[in-house]
Amino acid sequence: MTELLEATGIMLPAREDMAPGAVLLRGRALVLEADILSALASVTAAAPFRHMTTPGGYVMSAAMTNCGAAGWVTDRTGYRYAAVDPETGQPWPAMPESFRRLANEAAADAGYAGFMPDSCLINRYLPGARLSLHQDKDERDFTQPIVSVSLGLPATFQFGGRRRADPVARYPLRHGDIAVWGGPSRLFHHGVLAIKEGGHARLGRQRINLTFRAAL
DNA sequence: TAGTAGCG
DNA sequence: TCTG
Repeated sequence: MTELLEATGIMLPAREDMAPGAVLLRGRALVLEADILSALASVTAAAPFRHMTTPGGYVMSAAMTNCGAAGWVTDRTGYRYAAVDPETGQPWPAMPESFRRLANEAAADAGYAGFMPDSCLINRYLPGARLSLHQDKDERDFTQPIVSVSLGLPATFQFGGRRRADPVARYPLRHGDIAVWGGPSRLFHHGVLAIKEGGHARLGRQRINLTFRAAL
């Protein structure tokens, strides 16, 4: 089944399977776009983007912040979820209702009813920024899926397998697309290739990704 | 290995 | 693009 996406004029499947339990929902975030973008501005004003350092000592090219009860952070000590923003010592901003709703409904569309995220990691990619192949494995309950919302500049998503050496497929991600993975693919490796130079009508020269998780 | 560098 |  395909449908015409008006913004691009390109014929794309509305729904694309990446792996068992993993699906791409094309344009799924556009229904709540205005609410999401205004909530995003509020969150990032309260908890500004910052470049975190990995345990290996490298500064990540994507800038990050969080909202919700728990925020994903990394420093030389390791990866973890933290209740407070290490930059301010204050709790992360509350997860906006529009965020929670979008994640819950997208998860349900993908076959994961009842998803209740307590964490939203917000990544900002300027052209050149990337995220190398990794697993999301810092959460407590791997029965809960991951919901990843793409906004702004397009990106190439890499989706591999349980082992890092497993073959990796590539999927173009555009503004409004939502990737959901869980079940058999919950711990599959994934990443984002370097963002190409460009500009987006509403978000400008950046890609924003919202990653929703049940972390606690 | 949520990273970069370097080779062919 | 691949290896590591």
